[in-house]
Amino acid sequence: MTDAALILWFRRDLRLSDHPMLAAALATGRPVVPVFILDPETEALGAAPKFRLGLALASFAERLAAMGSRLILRRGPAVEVLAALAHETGAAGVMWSRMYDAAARARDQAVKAALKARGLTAQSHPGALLLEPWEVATGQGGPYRVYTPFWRAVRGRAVAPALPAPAQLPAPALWPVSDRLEDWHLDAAIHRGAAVVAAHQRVGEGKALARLEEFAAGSMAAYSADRDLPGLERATSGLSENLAWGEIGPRLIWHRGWRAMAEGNAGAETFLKELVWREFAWHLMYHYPELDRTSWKSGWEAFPWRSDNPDAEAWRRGMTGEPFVDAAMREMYVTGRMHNRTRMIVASYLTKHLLTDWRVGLAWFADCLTDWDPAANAMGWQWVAGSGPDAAPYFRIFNPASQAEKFDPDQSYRRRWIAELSRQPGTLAQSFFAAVPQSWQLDPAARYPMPRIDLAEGRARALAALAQGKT
DNA sequence: TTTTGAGTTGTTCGA
DNA sequence: GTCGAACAACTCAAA
Repeated sequence: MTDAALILWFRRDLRLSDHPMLAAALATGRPVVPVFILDPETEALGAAPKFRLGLALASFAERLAAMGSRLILRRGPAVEVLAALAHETGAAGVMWSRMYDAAARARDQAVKAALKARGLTAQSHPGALLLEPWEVATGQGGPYRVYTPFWRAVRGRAVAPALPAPAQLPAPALWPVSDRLEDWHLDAAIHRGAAVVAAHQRVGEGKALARLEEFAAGSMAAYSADRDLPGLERATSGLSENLAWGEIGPRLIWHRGWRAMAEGNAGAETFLKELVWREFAWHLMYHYPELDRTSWKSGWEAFPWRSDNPDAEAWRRGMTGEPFVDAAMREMYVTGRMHNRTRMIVASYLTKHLLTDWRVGLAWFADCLTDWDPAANAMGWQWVAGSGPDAAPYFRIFNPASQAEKFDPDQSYRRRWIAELSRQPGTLAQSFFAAVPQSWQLDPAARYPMPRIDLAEGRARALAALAQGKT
């Protein structure tokens, strides 16, 4: 029975290179049946990530097909789908790459137990991270809670090499039937329209790898300073969406970064540190599974955040009257992404100036970001709000106006995204108005809104509330 | 066990 | 315009 197939359960690891599970599967010599399951956990994705997943799946399926393999699509609870598939194909077992958030871990544990109970093998593999979350520990053996020591620990560790993509995948004698991707309608919830958002995506492993090389050879050198300027095009790698869906592996990026550093690239270390921030987020998410739901620091659960409110609605719609904030919110709505610096600024504005619960912001990001990453967002929102690990002191409140002067001095970012600020707005600024739902009743010819709140007043209000409200 | 140095990304005010 | 101090106190990680 050595030719019984293995089912390869793909999730957020839609690539062929730097893929330990795939390498392990091929080492068995068995035929493989790649499958993606639209299970309830995946159904729960927000509009933009779900749409982006559809693009990723189409690209990955094409890649597999070019190698004589296939991506089988099935819908339903993972346990049932995998059991049925194993039965249909006579497979010996199932393999997957680990995920580390609470919901995925609970699901995967149940799947593993159920498969083993049926006499099937069930094997999970690393690949989503540089190091497994339990492989990095402080001297006392606990998880890290502060970034810099975590960075030092990871920097000194040997990260497994990135495995090359296989040349081919052995096919089973008979292919099981597959759903059609179109029938999943993963674009159903993206009301701004698939075409709007799709135009801004870089989809698939091939493009991700090419972008990494282009970045390493180009703007990485100036990354330390230029990454802070959202008006610059392509100053950052822009690989977050590819990392989020596993279209590129972190180990491959890690080793490419080290090579650049060895060659004297001045921006390489800063870039590697950003990659390790992603790693830190998953480290935290693994050790603190509540990270995306509950204030991480004790004493913050009682803070009287405002729940959803009209100010927050204006924030979502890019109509706060604060140009740097609105530019960023519109950028996210149209492109599915937002520059890192403006992510901090819009988050600070929502949680500090508008005193709104960070979970309100988190939920909107979860609906809008095509690079949606539960760990990075949970950590980031709590960091800005002040309740998170290694968080900013409460009095560190971003002023969107002075931030704009510092990081968008020529207004290129604000003008790019805010039609009301130009006599002849560019296509991007206009595309926002074309994309928003009618119910928002936005008009590019209307006057740009007055600020929701005076910045100094908002800051003072936040300082008073934060100094008093937490503990 | 105790001690010690340190901690992503800021703003404002007054000299 | 530039610069340093104040904004707080606490927790973390390692020695």
